[in-house]
Amino acid sequence: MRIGELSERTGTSRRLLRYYEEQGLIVSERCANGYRDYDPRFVDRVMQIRGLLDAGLPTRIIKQILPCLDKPRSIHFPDATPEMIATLERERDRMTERVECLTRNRDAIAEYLEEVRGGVPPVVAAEPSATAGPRSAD
Amino acid sequence: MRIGELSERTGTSRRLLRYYEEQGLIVSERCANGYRDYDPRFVDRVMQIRGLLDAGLPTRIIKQILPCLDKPRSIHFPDATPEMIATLERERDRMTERVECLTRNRDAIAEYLEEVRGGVPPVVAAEPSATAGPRSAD
DNA sequence: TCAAACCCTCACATACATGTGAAGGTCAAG
DNA sequence: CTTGACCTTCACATGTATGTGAGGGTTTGA
Repeated sequence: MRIGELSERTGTSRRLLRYYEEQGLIVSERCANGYRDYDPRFVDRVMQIRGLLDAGLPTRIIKQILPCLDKPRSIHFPDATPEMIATLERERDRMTERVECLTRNRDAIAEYLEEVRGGVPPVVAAEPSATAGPRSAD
Repeated sequence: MRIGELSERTGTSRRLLRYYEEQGLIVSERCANGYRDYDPRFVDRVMQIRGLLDAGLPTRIIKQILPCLDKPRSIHFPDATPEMIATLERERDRMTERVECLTRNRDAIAEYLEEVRGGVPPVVAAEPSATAGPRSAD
């Protein structure tokens, strides 16, 4: 597929797709006329990249970890240098920290939301009318 | 405590602490001489902010969700506007997505690491020597 | 009293992910 | 053949989180 289709199917601007290619996160074949030509598996790839970017990883790191995540590995065992291993371990641990931080705060938000809606409004709103949320009118 | 101590105890530059204050994420008392004076509970607060920033949340969003996470809520139920509720729900869901993305990729990294070190090198490396590092030239 | 170690504000700089637009090539349909 | 919808590269702009440093006040200890 060409860049326009990949852009539509991933919700990513063409500009960004070219930027990801420039950063070495994706690659593209070229048609005879110079147009980029993408394998359909890049749809998933791009969405994975976007997710990791959104979760705070910089392209430099994403570029390093991506080849280790493919089913048929693009980086094989003999290619793994000790520094590479160390980087992966560090990033794995950082990702775990992020997960813990996000989970903690998300749960706190969820708890607040439960209190604020379904919960007992403590001092105001004495009317149990059919407003506010998941509880349908009873 | 003054800004230097808070900086040391959170691993955050003074510049950043002032920036977080400018963005409304933290507040400070002022001593008679104009120096910032922080309550010790800001150590945790700042580390929470750093974690969320590192996980991809912008200060604008962090500022909105922070007051809902305190034990004695700084935002109470009647203060919660419908837009505020909607924002919190949206961010809660985005955080869940981030957690899922991070978990997925972290587990894939962990799996790769297990394969590359303890695992059986599948097609190359017929020598079970005690190195486990990058195989020297064959 | 002087120096060192704090603190202040303000301003400019940088890295990164992203937007926008110009100048131009390709291709298909009218 | 022309128009419109694609594509190309290149370059400049922007927002956000950060670094760095200048110019200057305060406090403490030798």
